[in-house]
Amino acid sequence: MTIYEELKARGLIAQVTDEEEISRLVNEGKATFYIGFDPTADSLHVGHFMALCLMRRLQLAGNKPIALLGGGTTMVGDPSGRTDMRQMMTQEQIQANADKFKIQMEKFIDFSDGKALMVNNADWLLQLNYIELLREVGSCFSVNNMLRADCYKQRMEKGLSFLEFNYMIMQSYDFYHMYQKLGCVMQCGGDDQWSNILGGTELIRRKLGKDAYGMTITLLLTSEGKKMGKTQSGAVWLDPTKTSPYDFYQYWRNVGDADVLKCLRMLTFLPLEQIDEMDKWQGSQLNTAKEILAFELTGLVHSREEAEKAQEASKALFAGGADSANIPTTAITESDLTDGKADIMTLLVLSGLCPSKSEARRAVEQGGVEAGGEKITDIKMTFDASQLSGDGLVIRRGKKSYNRVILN
RNA sequence: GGGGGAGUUCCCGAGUGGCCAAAGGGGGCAGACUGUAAAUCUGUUGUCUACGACUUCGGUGGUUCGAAUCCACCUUCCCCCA
Repeated sequence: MTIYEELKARGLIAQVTDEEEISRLVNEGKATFYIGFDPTADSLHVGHFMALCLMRRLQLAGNKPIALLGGGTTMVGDPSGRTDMRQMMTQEQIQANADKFKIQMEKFIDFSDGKALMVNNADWLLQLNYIELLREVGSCFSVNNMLRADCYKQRMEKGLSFLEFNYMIMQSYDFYHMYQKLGCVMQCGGDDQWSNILGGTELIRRKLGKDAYGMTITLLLTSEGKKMGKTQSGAVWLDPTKTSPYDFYQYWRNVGDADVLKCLRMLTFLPLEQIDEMDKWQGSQLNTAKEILAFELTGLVHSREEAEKAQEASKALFAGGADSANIPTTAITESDLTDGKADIMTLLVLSGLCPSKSEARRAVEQGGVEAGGEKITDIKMTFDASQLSGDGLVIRRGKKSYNRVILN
């Protein structure tokens, strides 16, 4: 199976500018392509992960990826898929985020021996001169067409600032720049980037009379049409200090039945034959597929050891029995105790299982809290030092949230 | 630059002087049912030293016994005209 066929079979390809040319290019393994990442937060998330996986897949097929850090484009802010304007970020913030992105990316892509490149568009965008730019590329953009682009159309109701309107031009300029300097012939990105990518291929055609290509990845949506990788408390981050490997594992362990196979195909590197085999599984058997999904992804993003730990902890908590050494743990000190004791509400808050005492109280009153295997019904329940030291106290909130509190 | 409208608790959105911690919906959380799934039903959803107290309705002042509700100024956004 060719790499292009595989990408298609995995459901990764959303749109392409020229299927024949692109499949030829990537199958030959000679293409240089890029994907841009705007450092708008201090960690990559699942959406970025998909893009990085695509880079890796194409790299394994011999192609050369360019990871573009959007140090310049973030100064403008991409309006795609947003209903309101992004908060303006300072250059220092952007730089700090870009540094973190860089570290995380190096885990996924092999940058040794020029097998891949990492560049930052701040290096060329920030020094552009307004009038020069307008004369150089401004005439290649039709405002009429831009307004028809989906990403801007959505904003016509809520309002779109001129700053954001220029985002497409910046991104197009990136492609144009890298086409000339780095021989980059193709741009990939999330499906929401389609119009921005077309802006670039169009610019290259008009300025240079050359063909460049574009390809977008299917956005990972749940069967209900919501973006995957989002939880009530925000994105699922790749940074272990923002989303612990255990929580990361649990996120994938809990995907809906309807989404498991899709996730396995799109996100893991397991052979397609193996995944097709799982496709035959039914009902509760799918739980095994979910375990595989969670294990694979945790392994890719964190490490094999972390994946094993997370799996171990999950089994201990949900199936009982197994080693419970890897349950997420919170260490507390004497100063957290009152008269040598700690009450259940305080422990729930300290462990992060509940954000406030009011919520902790509610959880207990509604019968959703267990400690040390015992259901807690009294909000005044207290635990003394002996119950909290040693192996600590495992507290459960609801069905799926666990934390072990240990007194040091 | 001129005119009009709006800013309410996580989101949407009621509320136009006391009965408002603020309707309704969504989402979240918890319970039942289950397979750590989905669907469904029930409860809950500002904070706390918790049958009570405290802080919220873009911001700052003011009127009033009393303001999310009235007034002034500021601010942000939207719409129409240029």
